[in-house]
Amino acid sequence: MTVSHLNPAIGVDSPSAACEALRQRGLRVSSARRLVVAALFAADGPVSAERIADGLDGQLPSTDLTSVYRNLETFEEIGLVRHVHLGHGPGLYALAGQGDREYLVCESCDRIQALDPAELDDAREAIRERFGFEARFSHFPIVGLCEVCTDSPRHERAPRARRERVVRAR
Amino acid sequence: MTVSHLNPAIGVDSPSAACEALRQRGLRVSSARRLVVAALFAADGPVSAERIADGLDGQLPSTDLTSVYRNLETFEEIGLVRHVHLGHGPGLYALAGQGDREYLVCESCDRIQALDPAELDDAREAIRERFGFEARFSHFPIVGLCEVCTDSPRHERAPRARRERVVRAR
DNA sequence: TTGCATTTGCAAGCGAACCGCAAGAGCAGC
DNA sequence: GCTGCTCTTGCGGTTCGCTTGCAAATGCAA
Repeated sequence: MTVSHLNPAIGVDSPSAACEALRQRGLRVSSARRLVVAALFAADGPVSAERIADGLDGQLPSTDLTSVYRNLETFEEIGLVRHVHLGHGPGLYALAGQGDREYLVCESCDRIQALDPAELDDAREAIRERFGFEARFSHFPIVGLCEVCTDSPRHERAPRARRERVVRAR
Repeated sequence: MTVSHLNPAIGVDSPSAACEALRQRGLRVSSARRLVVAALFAADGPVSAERIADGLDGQLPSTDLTSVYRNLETFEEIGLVRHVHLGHGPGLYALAGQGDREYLVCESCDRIQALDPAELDDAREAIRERFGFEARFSHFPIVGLCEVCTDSPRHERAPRARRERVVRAR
């Protein structure tokens, strides 16, 4: 939260590679940290600190929430993790690197669409050209109305999706 | 917050017109409501509920924060008010209508640029074309790096702006 | 002026995130 | 393998933004 979100990502492809990255930076590999790493790899999309602390609802041993926040912040500082705010609700965390995503969030049905950043380059370019502003939709998403909700009359929009349910790019 | 943000705006150009709009909808014009309306008109941009409750730091009589939230929600439901989340920090409220704005927020220096929605139509169009998604940057802004911060080396970006300081479109 | 539903204002609660600090545990050096 | 230093943990408590519950106050129609 206090992190700049702008440090270069270090992409790792396994929990042990992540731990190695920590050691290389003089950070210790504690069991709490191992659990956060494990949860990030086990999750199939961005997850909240709370869910990590719960061991992804019991799949993994649970940890102290404060430590999870502290470790996520540390990880984000070194570029191992990114966090994103998808609408209201808690911030969600994911491993940084290769699979970085940007997001569209429907403010009517709460559906989240994860995109390859390249898919938004047209929009980004339009903004850069006009304002010299470099838009990044990875930390705060694009909010609006999805296709379904745009087409539907107000009172019968798509049903609200469960929080944290990220719909993969089409 | 629980409001859909999608109801049609009713544009009013004076506090008394706002009160009239309330009465027309069967709502009562209490002194607490009058104060919220007065604060919204007195403010020169989006303001937090807290600052409204404080009477814009003492310029106006202060009110109970809970009532302010409740009234802002009511006002938003009837389309008199809009609220926007500019980065972290509290939601900010402004009168709906004619002067609606969309926002660019620099995540490095926190500077906020308020834009006429038409200026973002190119970007919006690019997104609509590709995803059928109707982007709205009035409730959640576009976040990224402003011109100054894009150009500067990381360690000497523009100084962070004070919260709630909205820079008018160029 | 009365009656009553709407609003208010206070206290308490809640979710998300953070701080301080004593106790615990990595890891480098022996 | 042990020692000792330092980093980390885990707990309690706190803050921030916002909401809920409820009794008392107050617009406003009649």
